Amino acid sequence: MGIRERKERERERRRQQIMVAAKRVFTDKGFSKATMEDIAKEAELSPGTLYLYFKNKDELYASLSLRILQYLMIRLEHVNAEPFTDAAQRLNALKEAMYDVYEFDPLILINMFHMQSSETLKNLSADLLKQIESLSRNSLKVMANIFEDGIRRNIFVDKHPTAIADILWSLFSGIVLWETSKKIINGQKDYLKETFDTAFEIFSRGILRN
Amino acid sequence: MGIRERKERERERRRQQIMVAAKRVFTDKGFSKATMEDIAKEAELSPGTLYLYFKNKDELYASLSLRILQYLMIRLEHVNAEPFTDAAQRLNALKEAMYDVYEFDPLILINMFHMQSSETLKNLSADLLKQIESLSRNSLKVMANIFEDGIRRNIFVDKHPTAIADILWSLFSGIVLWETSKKIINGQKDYLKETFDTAFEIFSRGILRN
Amino acid sequence: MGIRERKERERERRRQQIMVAAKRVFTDKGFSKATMEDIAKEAELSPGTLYLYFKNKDELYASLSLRILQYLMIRLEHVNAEPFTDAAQRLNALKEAMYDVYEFDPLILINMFHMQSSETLKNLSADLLKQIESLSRNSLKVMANIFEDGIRRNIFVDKHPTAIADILWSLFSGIVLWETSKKIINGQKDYLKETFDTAFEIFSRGILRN
Amino acid sequence: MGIRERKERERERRRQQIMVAAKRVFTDKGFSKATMEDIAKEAELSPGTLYLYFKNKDELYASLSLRILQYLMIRLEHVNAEPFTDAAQRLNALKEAMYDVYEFDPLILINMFHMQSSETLKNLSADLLKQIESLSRNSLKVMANIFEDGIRRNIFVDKHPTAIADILWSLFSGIVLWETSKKIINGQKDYLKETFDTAFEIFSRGILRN
DNA sequence: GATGAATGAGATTTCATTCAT
DNA sequence: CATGAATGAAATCTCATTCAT
Repeated sequence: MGIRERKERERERRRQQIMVAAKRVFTDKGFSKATMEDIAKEAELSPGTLYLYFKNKDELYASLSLRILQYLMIRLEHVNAEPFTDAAQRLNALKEAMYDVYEFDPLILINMFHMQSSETLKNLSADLLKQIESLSRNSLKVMANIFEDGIRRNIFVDKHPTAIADILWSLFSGIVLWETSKKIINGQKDYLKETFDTAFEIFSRGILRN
Repeated sequence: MGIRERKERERERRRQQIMVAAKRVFTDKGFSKATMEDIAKEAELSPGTLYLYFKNKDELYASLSLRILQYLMIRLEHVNAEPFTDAAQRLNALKEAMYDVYEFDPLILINMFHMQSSETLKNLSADLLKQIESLSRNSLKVMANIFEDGIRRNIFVDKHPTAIADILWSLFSGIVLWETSKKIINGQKDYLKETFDTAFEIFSRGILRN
Repeated sequence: MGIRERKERERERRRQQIMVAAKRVFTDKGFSKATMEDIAKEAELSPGTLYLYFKNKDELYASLSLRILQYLMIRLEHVNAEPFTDAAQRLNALKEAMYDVYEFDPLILINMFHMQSSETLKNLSADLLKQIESLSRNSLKVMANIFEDGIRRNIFVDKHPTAIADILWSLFSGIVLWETSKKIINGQKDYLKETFDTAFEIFSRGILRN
Repeated sequence: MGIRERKERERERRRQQIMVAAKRVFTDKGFSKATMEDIAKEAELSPGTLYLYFKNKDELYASLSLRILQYLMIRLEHVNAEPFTDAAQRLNALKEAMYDVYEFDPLILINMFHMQSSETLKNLSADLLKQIESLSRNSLKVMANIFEDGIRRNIFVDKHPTAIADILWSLFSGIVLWETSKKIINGQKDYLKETFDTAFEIFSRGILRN
């Protein structure tokens, strides 16, 4: 391993350290109430240091989205790579994958919707934006593949696989948001796991033939 | 109409005027990039005036959530009030209701998730918070009633009606957020209507017996 | 009584009503924290109305000083008018007069020191400023007369009567300020009356011959 | 000197720099007319910097009170530490001490009375408030000690030493306020030194036996 | 005269970002 | 590289004052 490479690795480690801290703070306070100083403190670094690794606050925020997408991608590819057994099992694998994504970063979905404003997007570097866009497109494509496969085998109802993938992803993120929201506002117990299971049962019945 | 009543009505009109402007600006720029001055300009009022009607920026933002919940509540009660014909028709009525809610205020669902931070919550008046909480609880209850009815008549699969209501609402808001997100990030065409229809078909197959 | 005169009397009544309210609010919150709306509410009038009677906030404030000076003046003249009996009695009458002034408007003395800034003074109308100045000068002159009389009769020590008047007034206002201050900051019991009595004893010993 | 210690010292220096500027501006314009920007400009710092050292405007203002109390405390302890010679000399030392306090910070006594409003008090940090309270209590205690000593030696009249201390401090601050007030309002010459000397003569006669 | 909603200038305060060390 | 004090622009918010009714 060359010295350059080691440096690069060290740098990446630092980026991760900051992102972990940022995730915690953003999760706790939301984008607008979280300050760069909060994040720096959480990361046990100085505010100035954050700027050596991220162009600005918006970009740090957006990087979290990239991170979860990368994780999602990996999990989906695993599901896809497993030898096909039966449809129900496959859907179950998908459910597990998505639940893992949730556990990896529960509030990240909110993060991803924060970016819905041109005001925010124009603060991002073209490079980061392209990465997010392509990864997001690909994740859905991999998910769609799974459904396409099922449709071809005549196990799933004949709907456009991309649409099904979108629906599943929407269902998933909708549940995360809504259940989290209820928990915070009403202070009620966390029913996310149960809701998610029921949702998947309904979804499965909805797309499986017969 | 007494003078007091007219005053009250005038005041409510002003509040609405501000909320309409706020919706536009928040939709366009997101919470943290939108400024009170932006909103004042959009409403053709002075910044100070906004504070005569809303305690602070967070409260103005949160009031938008209350507004859409009120609209949702009205539409759901209509569905509930219609004489029961058949299950498919009922689900369809529900779909229409939710789509109307979407059209009433497409991006404002994000609002409801903005509040997911104690930092934000503590800026809200107890009164507003209570209203949102109770309305949100009731809306879901009305929706759950519809499913409970269907389950009792043995038309729907036997799942906990509250859970079904949560899932439908999650599905709905997830789709709105995700499709809007794709549109903004990729600049792609708006497929929301189509996705929504497909999602409802799957959901219906998923909960109808047989 | 002509109609003009009645109007004038009515107007004066209104002014007094506002000043009473202003006194309460300023006493409670201090100048900078008290708002014109606070005062209006206390006076059960609208903010706009205050401006029909006082040019601006500074002038309303300053008018309170004028009011207490007028009261002081009246009380001092009474003391002066009483036929001279003996020195101790006279000093006692003076003490009573000052204590009455304190009871009439305890925190007014703080008010009077608020005006110590050219920034404030330039907001006052020339007329009001002149009135305050002349009344303040005259009050002290009347007080000085009492001492001059005592010195001439060889009862009091031979100091400049104006200086003695200044010292007495300073002692008085200093006690009011300090005792009030202690009461508010430490939350301790009000010892003002006792302190005032002791102070007067010392002062009397200090200026009486023998 | 450790690096930490140097940092701390540097920080203290900055605080002093800001307080010196604040004193000038508050003295010139009074609390409500003085702006944080005025003070920043006077200190040759940016407005934001002030907030790194003081929580808010009220706290900056109140800190000035703490500062003069600290100075008063030091001077009083010196007087107390001097070997007792004779009563008149001791009272003279006290007079010198108080005059020094006045010269250290002539107008800032007004500060101490500005705090007379719960509205202001609630903006102060508990810590600062406690410091002011305790220092203020202690200063008076030290002063009272001096009088207690004199009473025990049968040199001073037999009054409660705490009350005497309160009276002296009231006399002192009353004179400062009143003479300054006259100077500003009437534009007349500064007689403070003379008035102060006379006041002390009277006060001394008032408390010395014989 | 009285009102009180609206104003808008200006105040306080925050905080992303920079840069000298 | 890392720091963190300082910046200063810009945000939120206040409130004395006005003016149409």
